[in-house]
Amino acid sequence: MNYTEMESYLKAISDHNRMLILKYLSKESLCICEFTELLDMTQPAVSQHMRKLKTAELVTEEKRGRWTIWSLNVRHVLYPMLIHLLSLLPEPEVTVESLMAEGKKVVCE
Amino acid sequence: MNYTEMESYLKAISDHNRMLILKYLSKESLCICEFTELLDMTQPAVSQHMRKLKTAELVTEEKRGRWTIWSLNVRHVLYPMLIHLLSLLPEPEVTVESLMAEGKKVVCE
DNA sequence: CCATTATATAAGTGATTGCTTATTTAATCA
DNA sequence: TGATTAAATAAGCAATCACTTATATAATGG
Repeated sequence: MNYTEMESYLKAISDHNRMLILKYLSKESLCICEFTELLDMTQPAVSQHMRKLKTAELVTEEKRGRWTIWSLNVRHVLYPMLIHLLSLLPEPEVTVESLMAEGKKVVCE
Repeated sequence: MNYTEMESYLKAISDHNRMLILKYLSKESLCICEFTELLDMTQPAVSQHMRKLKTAELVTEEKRGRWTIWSLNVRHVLYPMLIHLLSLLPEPEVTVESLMAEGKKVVCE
């Protein structure tokens, strides 16, 4: 791994919202429409974050009909380190469960 | 460690030149004047990088007369992870030894 | 004291970042 | 087929970034 690769990997993680996205993905695979609710962000904003994470090979996507299911790339060399980093961060207050309890539509349908 | 702290820590590492600086510091403590030669950068540029690293508590400084000796902050929670990250990066071609062999003034005097 | 040396700070600049709104692409379903 | 829905892309914008040059601060040594 050279300096440029490491730099783009770390730059991809070095963002508050992307760290949150990765934290959520460390629990379960999710689609963009779920992140817009979880992070209270617009759809294009989430989409652009996912593209950055994908370019840095931190996540993988699986098209399923209209939806795109995103997962952590468990094959990445730095995946174990990423999991360790994420374990140091607190659990987000907003969860899929808490949103469903509020009656918000979180699950794709 | 919260998201903001993690973000500023990772942002501080996520730069080609600062990763090089940290790689050098993982071998030995150095002063700014040595980095200007090692990285072929201007003195203010190096100084500004060191300030960023210090703000993120990645390094410590020790004033010694005119010089400031910089070291890795071995007390940081993420120090072991940093060392692991740096171990994945190749050794820089330019070293204090190679510069001295060229007859360049690298050591403070 | 004054010149030199090491470092810090300030101000300016072009490139990049993370968002926004608007639009496009593509898949589903009535 | 046409309306709806999920996601991507484009263009624009304010904030931040990594540098630059110029200047200031501070310690050393003649």
